[in-house]
Amino acid sequence: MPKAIYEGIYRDLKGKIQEGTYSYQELLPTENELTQTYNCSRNTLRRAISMLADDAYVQPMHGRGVRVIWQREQRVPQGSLDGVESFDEYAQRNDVQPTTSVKSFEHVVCGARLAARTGFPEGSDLIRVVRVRALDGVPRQVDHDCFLASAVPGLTPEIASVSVYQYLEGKLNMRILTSRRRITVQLATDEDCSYLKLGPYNCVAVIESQSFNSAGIMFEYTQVRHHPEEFSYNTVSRR
Amino acid sequence: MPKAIYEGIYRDLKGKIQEGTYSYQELLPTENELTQTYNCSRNTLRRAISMLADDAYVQPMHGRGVRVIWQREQRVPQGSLDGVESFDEYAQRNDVQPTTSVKSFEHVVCGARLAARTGFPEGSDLIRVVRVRALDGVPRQVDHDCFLASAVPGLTPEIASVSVYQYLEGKLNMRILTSRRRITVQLATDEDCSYLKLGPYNCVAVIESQSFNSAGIMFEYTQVRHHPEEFSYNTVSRR
DNA sequence: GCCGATTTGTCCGTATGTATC
DNA sequence: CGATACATACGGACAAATCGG
Repeated sequence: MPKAIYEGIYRDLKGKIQEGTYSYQELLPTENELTQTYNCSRNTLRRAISMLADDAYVQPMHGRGVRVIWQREQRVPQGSLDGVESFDEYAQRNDVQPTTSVKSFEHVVCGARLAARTGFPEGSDLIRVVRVRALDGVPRQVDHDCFLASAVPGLTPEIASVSVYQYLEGKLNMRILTSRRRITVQLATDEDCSYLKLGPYNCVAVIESQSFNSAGIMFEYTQVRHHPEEFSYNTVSRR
Repeated sequence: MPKAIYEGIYRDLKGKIQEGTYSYQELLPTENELTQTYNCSRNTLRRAISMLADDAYVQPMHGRGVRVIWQREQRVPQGSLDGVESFDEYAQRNDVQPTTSVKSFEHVVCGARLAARTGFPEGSDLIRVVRVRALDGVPRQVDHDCFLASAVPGLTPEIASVSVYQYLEGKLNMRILTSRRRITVQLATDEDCSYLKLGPYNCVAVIESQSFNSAGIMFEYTQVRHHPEEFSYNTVSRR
């Protein structure tokens, strides 16, 4: 049971769109009708609709109605990252076996160069981790992580080899709420080549990301270098 | 003057964060205080705050306040796409000269393969355009566009060589409201190599995108193949 | 082209819940 | 425990876009 009413309505409508109760290019029932079926206020309903619009499931049209724009075939394909899904969640969703190999794990003090690149304040105490992550035994990505040491007490190489996020959420009760990302394409380094079997590719897809916890503290900077094959980043933009 | 009150507040707060009136890691004034300074309702103010949170400018903390997480140095760098910014808008923002060369322009009927790839219904009448776009004379990207012919009446190669979006917005009064995107990395084709001076790179960054107009009609599918150099896609994810 | 009905967009005031301090 | 501050929800009012007669 969802905590909030708007979230329950959001999920219900989303499910109904996915299963075809409301299909591509159709109009949803009007707000007045939906407030009656869900027995809620118009504001609450509109919040749910707005979330569906953010997901590119529907598009509200002033004075006309709300059109469904979600297409079944267009569903997020197998090889895709999106939102804040973790490597393990992704593996589980696609029913493949994730493995992680920790290549290095060290405490460092943030210098000027690292500060400029990561956004951490100079002089911060950081934990730097390099990991190679594979799916069904095939190396897919090289992770370069920097954690704010004070924010991840008790982090060990053993934990890093399983799932840092499970540790953060489970033990430390910390959640990623906001994450800024930059996606670029870079020439593969010798390190990339040694860890990933790049085949014909001489480039990797790079996602840099700064993550903020619920206290608004940036506790993680990550640079993930992906094998180009199967790499796909899906997103929605609206204005 | 912005149309809506919430938008004015949003812009004002955004500006104050950018100019340092409220700086990184500080708390904004409380909602009660801000409703007084802006003389608006709490709902309206919260809407503006929520938009700032979507931009990763602030992070609201339940019971504690709203923390600024925007960093000056972290501002969207020169070579970056984001949101629905067009090539020309991007060129103007970075003060470089955009040029476009139309390589092909043809009417086609959407076949099964194209339908599966683009999301257009099979049998649709489409206009297919290939363009090479350069900044200050340096070819940066190859655009493969498919427009729904019925949605872009009067589109000509001459218009395509300037700006399709100016035509759509100015003449046809059509706006992109929602756009679904997929970012991948692909081996450069012979065509890519002939148009772009890829240098050491043997890959391109590819952004595929489906665009919906204000009527909820998908009127455009685009595949833009970017030179990896200077390519950067910035985004925010929240949960 | 006008007008009224419908439908979404904006805004307000208020009440209550919940997390933090 | 009380005070503070953000989160959720309701109901009502009016504006703006659309559509049919």
